[in-house]
Amino acid sequence: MTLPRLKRSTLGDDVYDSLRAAVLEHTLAPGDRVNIDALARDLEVSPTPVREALARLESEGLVRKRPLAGYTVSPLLTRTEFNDMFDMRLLLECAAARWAAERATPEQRGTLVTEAARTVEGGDEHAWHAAFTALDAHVHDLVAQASASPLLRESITRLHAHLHLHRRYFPYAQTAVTNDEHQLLAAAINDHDPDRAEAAMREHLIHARARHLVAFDE
Amino acid sequence: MTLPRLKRSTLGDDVYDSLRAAVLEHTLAPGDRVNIDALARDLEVSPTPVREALARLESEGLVRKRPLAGYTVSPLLTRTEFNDMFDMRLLLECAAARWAAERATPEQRGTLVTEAARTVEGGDEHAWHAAFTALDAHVHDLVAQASASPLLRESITRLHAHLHLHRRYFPYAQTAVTNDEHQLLAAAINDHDPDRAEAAMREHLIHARARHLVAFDE
DNA sequence: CCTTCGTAGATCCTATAGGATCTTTCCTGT
DNA sequence: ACAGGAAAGATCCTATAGGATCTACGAAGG
Repeated sequence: MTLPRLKRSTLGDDVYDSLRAAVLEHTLAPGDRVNIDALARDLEVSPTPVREALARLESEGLVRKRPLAGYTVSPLLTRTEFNDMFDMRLLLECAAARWAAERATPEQRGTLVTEAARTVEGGDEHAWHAAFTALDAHVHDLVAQASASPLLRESITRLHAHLHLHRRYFPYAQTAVTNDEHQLLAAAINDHDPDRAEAAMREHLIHARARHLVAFDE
Repeated sequence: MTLPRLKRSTLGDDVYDSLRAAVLEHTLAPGDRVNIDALARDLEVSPTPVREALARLESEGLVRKRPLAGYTVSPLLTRTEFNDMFDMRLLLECAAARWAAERATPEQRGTLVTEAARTVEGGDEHAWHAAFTALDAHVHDLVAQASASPLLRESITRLHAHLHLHRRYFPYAQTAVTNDEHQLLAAAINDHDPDRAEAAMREHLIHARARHLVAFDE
């Protein structure tokens, strides 16, 4: 029998979750200085666990530290850095798609097909956008998980955190296309077809990059 | 004019460096429990910066945290995990080799050829082994650096930390072969030949995996 | 002999305080 | 008016202390 793992956590972990979410949804905006004492007051904890959480966030690249001068939220990626990130996504996620097609369990293939078919219902614009973003991230994580490579999945998760920082600027119009591409990908994986899965992921990412890059024109 | 960036650092950073080195060279052995107070006494600092350093090390996977029960040094990889790590190396480092052949600067190609040709001189066995390990890591980092992709280089660096934990068990005899493979790789990159560079890296890693895997037979 | 329970000790986690450093503002001098 | 500098304030970093939790050891019971 397997009981649900009970979560006795420390304040540091909770603060970490809270801060990470705040950075990803721009409650703490890129470039902002992070005032440790102010955060501690807001969260009603002492600066000690806040500091610990920031150390972890820095290791993930979500905040930057200047010794003796505090932390700042990492700035948005430059166009060059953004392209580099998508090169990495192409490298990692195409491999993930291939391996998922080869090694995923039947259950994983099933959920993937189901989740890729889901669409986001109405609601106000902000909530809808957040839901769409979460769904997209979820689908990609399912693929990473199905690849049966813990290290690969972890790398992809790291990358997606940085991607998420830019999601705010994603054009709403093209979400239907995204959904179609997800379904093609899921179908290929479900059919145990590595070549087609990798190709579908590559197509999807190349299109996604193009969709995002318009935000850099100004 | 460019002055050397003066390094004002905090205790937390210094402790981090010290602990990271201790883990990599097995001064803190895999599986060991990490006593925060004892470490603080040894390093002659308070537990606070030690705790901060451990938070960062945990984010890199070098130590593990059990809430309210302290940290332990991450155990050695199982055979499965080790194979997964080499699958990742094949994915990441082959791409790095290819990109390096395409995009490295003339200086980078030069240093790479030079460093790949270096051999490790005598000295006692332990020091010699450490030097060889460092040289190998250095060559691979040069390739990662020459790939001109900061994200790729960072991912590779992370992986190598875990690889390093297993280096202790590397058979001494085969170092000459390793050196030859490095030189083939460097030559291919120097010749702007992506296909050959990627192939050389793949060969090298497949052989390296085989060389390491014998340590898992018992 | 093995298991269960309870206590003592060790260890962890968080809050707080104070010294050290950075940042901002204001003032002086040119 | 502008550049340079000093002082006040804000912020960071580290050490210490105490409450909370875990671990280990030994005793009691089956």
